[in-house]
Amino acid sequence: MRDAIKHLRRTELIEATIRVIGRRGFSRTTLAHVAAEAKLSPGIVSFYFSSKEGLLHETLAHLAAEYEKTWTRSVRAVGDDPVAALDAMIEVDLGREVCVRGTVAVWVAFWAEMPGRPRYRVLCNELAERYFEQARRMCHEIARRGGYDDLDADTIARGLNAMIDGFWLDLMMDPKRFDRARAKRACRQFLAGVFPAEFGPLAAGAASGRRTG
Amino acid sequence: MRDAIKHLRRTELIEATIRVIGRRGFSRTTLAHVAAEAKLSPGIVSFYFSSKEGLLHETLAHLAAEYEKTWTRSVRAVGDDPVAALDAMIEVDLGREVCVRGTVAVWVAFWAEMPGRPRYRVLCNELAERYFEQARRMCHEIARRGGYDDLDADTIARGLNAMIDGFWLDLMMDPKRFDRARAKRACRQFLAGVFPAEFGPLAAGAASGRRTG
DNA sequence: GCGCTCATTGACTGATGATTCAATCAAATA
DNA sequence: TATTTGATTGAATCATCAGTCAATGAGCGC
Repeated sequence: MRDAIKHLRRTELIEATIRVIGRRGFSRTTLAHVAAEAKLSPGIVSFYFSSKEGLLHETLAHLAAEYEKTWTRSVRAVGDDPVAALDAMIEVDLGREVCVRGTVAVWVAFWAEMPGRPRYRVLCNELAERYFEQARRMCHEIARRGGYDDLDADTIARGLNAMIDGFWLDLMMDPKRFDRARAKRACRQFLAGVFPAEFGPLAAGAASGRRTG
Repeated sequence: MRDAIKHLRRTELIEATIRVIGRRGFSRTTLAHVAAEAKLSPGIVSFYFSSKEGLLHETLAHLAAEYEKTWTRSVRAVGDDPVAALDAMIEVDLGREVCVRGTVAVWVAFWAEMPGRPRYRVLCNELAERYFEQARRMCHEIARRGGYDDLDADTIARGLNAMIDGFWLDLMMDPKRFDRARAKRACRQFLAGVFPAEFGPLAAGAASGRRTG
């Protein structure tokens, strides 16, 4: 089972990296810290990764893959109802699994390093692009079905997107001022304003506060 | 005028630091780069600042002071109309003076370093607190005057705040996907949903697209 | 148990970059 | 002009880390 252990160590190191960046910030993350966090010797990192840069890049890729997996899973689970799907996006992004302080701090750390690092930029922007495309499609679909003719669905999708990211920042900067339920409520309030029939107080279906996540 | 030159050099170095972080990211910003950017010798930095850490801290303080200055100025300028004031906040935060890619990138860089750096944390959170307090007050006031009784003004303020921050991230990550006018529109759309009489399409006053900024 | 293979260790090396400081230079003053 | 004061330089020093590698150890087949 040689491949298995290889995979295990790599994952351990990547997860240690995430914890260390979350705790110390990007600029003060050293390989020694990562190795110690993973309870391995300092030399091991270059054995499993081409370089520190390689480890960091794979850490970001890992983070992105994990996030995209949970996110697409939840959206698929609700079938083809765009209202429920949009609601599911809010639920996932601000839910207990994804919206965790340490993890969010690492996302912000990578975002902050994007200037001058094409690889990070490409990875993050491609993910953001796929994510936005979904949100956009849902908003268009809701507008179409609901007969909201003169509504700019792109802008709504961007706005929702931005609000969610902003709440991630809140969580990262000061967990005391972040309130999961309130964050979700604000997002739904925004959607209620533009799609009253679907998300407003009189909406029959998905988007009222059923969930507690 | 010895004090004048002292002040000048310090400002030059701080502004060079901002440019370098904006271009290279936090983790790859060295004193040599900063000095070169300011067209000064490498040794000079320790002459004007206690250490690299000191320079960075003062850079953040400078950034915060500048931001708060322009922001409070604009809000004060509109008098005591809370609708106009809230609108002015959007206008400033997403306007040409404040919402500049390089500067925003530096903000994000400092945010990302907040874990494990109490000084940054305190500075950023105190600023955020003052800012939020304003937004909160305006929302409450609008709700009170407009007779929106069962409206959670705090959540609205948080939501607006988050959306603006999220748009800053958009600008930083990919200027192509950021659109100043659209960002403002999304913010106003959110407010229109919760305060229709003040920000909605039928609102008489301030919040329709007068400005072009 | 014996040897083989591969994972792991941790001391070492070299590079990078913060910091120091003696020497230089320029401006102000006498 | 000579002197003094303080700004500025850049080479030298020192610390920190990434990356290397010979030595060790653990598991596995014989």
